[in-house]
Amino acid sequence: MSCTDHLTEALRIRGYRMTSQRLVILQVLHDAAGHLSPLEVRDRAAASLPGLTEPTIYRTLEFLTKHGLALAAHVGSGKLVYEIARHHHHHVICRACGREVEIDHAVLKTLYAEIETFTGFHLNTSHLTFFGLCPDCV
Amino acid sequence: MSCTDHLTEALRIRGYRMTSQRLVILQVLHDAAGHLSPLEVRDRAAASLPGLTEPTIYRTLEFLTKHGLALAAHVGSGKLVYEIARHHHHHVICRACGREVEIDHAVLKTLYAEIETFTGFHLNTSHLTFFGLCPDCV
DNA sequence: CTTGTTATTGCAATTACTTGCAATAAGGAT
DNA sequence: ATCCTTATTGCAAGTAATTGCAATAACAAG
Repeated sequence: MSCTDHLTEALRIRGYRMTSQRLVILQVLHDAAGHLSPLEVRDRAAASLPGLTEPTIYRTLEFLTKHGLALAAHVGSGKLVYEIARHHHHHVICRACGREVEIDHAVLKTLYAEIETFTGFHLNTSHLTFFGLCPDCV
Repeated sequence: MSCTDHLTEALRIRGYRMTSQRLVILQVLHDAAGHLSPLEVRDRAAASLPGLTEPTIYRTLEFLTKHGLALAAHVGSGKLVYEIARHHHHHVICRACGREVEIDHAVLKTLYAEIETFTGFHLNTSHLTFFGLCPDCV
């Protein structure tokens, strides 16, 4: 059973459908080195599926994020970028040079526990971005 | 010396100017209970300053945020909302009912120190949003 | 394989946000 | 008080993101 079949099955069980659009977008995210903006996804996906439209790009990225197949991150000024969902992590970004470092979620475990105790909320882990200056830019 | 004069002075020292547009937008943020989207700011500011345009709203909010007079937060799906800058805090938001709780930054001090040690970055504190389910929605 | 149901897409129109540039006005200097 | 410099705004046009709805196509069932 291929990777694609697994994904298809996972969606179907929940009452959703696998489509060529979703597959292409997943493939684009999978092949990407880091984050992609929705329009970057559109441009890269256009090669495999020329008819793909913008509303579908946005809706699909939101769909994939909602169902745990993609991660959305707030990088810089208010726009969302996406990446394929792998291990759970966060980002530290340098405001000066844009350099990015990943922080494993394990580092935030304690904090999450504290916040849960303090607020009574049950946190479902977000994808956080911390900003600062990297060693080279200080 | 009024509060307004202080703000004016603070900007002037850095080579910027106080304008009626900036004052009105600051006033709107100050009077607001919580977060406001750029368009909510526009609507509320329109009463005091009818000529105010959208580009100015967006540019001013960005300007105020950059200079520490306003805070931008990512609430929900990728759109920025703003609030007047007061004490340094973060938010926990319930995905189900939208309820918000503030977390003082003091709670994150340890984590920030850990991340700084781990990455070598010097973090300038961001305005973070954690998502989860509140006690009523679990 | 064919059919039926309905999740998903594309289209068209709308709203949200951004950008370049000329006109305006804040605030320092005379 | 008037002038000068230039930060800031408004305008107009452009790009990005969203929405409603009819057409399409997954996929379950016969």
